[in-house]
This record gives sequence, structure tokens and C-alpha cells, in this order.
Amino acid sequence: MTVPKLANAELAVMNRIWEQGTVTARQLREHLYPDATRPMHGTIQRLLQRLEAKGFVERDSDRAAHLFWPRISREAYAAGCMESLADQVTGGSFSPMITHLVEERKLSDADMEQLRRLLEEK
Amino acid sequence: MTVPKLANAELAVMNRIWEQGTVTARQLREHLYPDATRPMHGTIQRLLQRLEAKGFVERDSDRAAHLFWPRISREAYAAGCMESLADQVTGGSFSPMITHLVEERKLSDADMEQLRRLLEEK
DNA sequence: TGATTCCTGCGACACCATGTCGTACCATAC
DNA sequence: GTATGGTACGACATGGTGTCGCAGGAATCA
Repeated sequence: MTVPKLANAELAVMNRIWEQGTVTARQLREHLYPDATRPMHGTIQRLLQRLEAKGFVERDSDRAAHLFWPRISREAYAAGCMESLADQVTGGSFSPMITHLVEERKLSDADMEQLRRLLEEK
Repeated sequence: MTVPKLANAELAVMNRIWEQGTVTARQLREHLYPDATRPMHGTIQRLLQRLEAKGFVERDSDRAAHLFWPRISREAYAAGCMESLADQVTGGSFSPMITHLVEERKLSDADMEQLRRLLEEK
């Protein structure tokens, strides 16, 4: 039940879907390939099809131009990736990498503040 | 200066190198392919060669059987992956995914405690 | 009833990274 | 010399990805 990985083009599609909440294939094409010399219809359809197969999007095929929306939130995907990363590299625990990030000052002040508040609540 | 990604077999090699600190190709073979029916020399060499090219390991070629050791720590690699993940998915900030992990209770008590202490110090 | 236009579905392809093998080659010890 | 044990690397099969093109389906308009 680990999250499948998104490839580049797939991620670009998902990023757009996460932004918009719901899109059609045409909207995606206009946003992702604004000045394409070639149609790109097939490409978009293929990507959406694979994303659907991987469980990332759901479609409403009732209308002529299908409507797509995310089945996984951006945060859930990111967290899922972090989880499998931790499983592969640090034996499943998160603190080693987060500690490293803090020590190398990779976390922004906003990130730090957010985390402090988060941990106080729990 | 983003960290290149490690594939499965490469990661297995790195995990061993991180554990041991320093290894020879033979030690790797004995650990990773303990009951291989085939020699696997070439495979190990190839993997080490590619890891060297990616900057993950360094070798001492003075002695007959080269000695290999990591150029990147496990934590630095994990943190680097997290960083590029954040760049790709959450616009470079870390709190969304960490928040999600906390809310879904994916962090162990030890992780939580560690983080609390970490943030208090800073 | 076509003809047109905009869709979707999907087989097919080229490309690239990866894991593996095999062979050539080098060094040291006997 | 010949073994033995190592390295270098070209070559290949495989699998995932991004792309294309063609075969259709559905709606609209003459």
C-alpha cells in the first residue's frame, strides 16, 4: 500500500490537478503545452489513463469531455514518498533526515515555526 | 547540486557501505549475493563504478582490491531526497508533508520526542 | 442524413536508466 | 611461466516513460 512514484510528466499533470481541483484534458493541454506545434491529445490522454490506473485520479465519464480530480492529496503523496524514503534509507524512522535538514538550515523559518506549533499541540 | 537518485541495487550497495563504513567489492558480493550461482563480479564492479560516477562513493585504488567508502552520509542522502521531493511537490516547503505525517500518526513516539528536543534547542 | 469537430482508447514506438553478463586485461605470488 | 584474484567496460534484456497516430464515439449543424 505504498504510494507509486510519479514521473516528471505525470507530476506536472498532478500538480495542475491539485491546483485546480478538477480539470478536463483540454485544460491540461492548454496549460502544460501552451505552444505545442503538435496536437498532444494522445499524450494527455495517455498520462491521465496511467494516472487513473495508478489510483491518482478519478474521472467522471458521464459528460462528453471527461472531468478529472485527485484521489490523493498533494500532502498525502508527499508524505507517502517520505515514508518510503524513510523505509529504504533510515530504517523507517524520520528523525535522522529531519534532524539533518534542521542542522543544515534547510528548513525555512516558517517551516520551523509551523513544526514547533504542531508539536506543542500534540 | 541536487542529489541523484539511487536505484534499488545501488541503494542496497550504499546501505551496506553506510553500515560498514568501508568495504571491498568482494565483501559486497558476499553480503548482497550470498548464494549466487553466478560470479556477480561484473555486476558489483559496474554498480560501484556507477556509484562513483554519481559521486556517492570514493575508492582507494592503491591496494590490489580497491577499498570503497561513502562520500555522502545516509542522512545527507535522505535529506537531499526530501529536499527535491519538497521542491517538486510542495513548492519547497517541508511543513505540509511533516504535518501530514504527524496527523496520520506515522511518526513514532521516538521520532516525535526527538523532534521536540531538536526544536527546543534551536 | 451526412459532415464536421472535439473527444477518448489504446497499440506502438523510441528513449533511457538499470541490472546483469562476459570478456579482456592487470597485478601479485608461487 | 601459470594461477589466482582483482578491475574495466562493452553489450544486452528489461521495464518505465513520453510521445504519436489512428480508430473510433458523441454532439452539433447543414
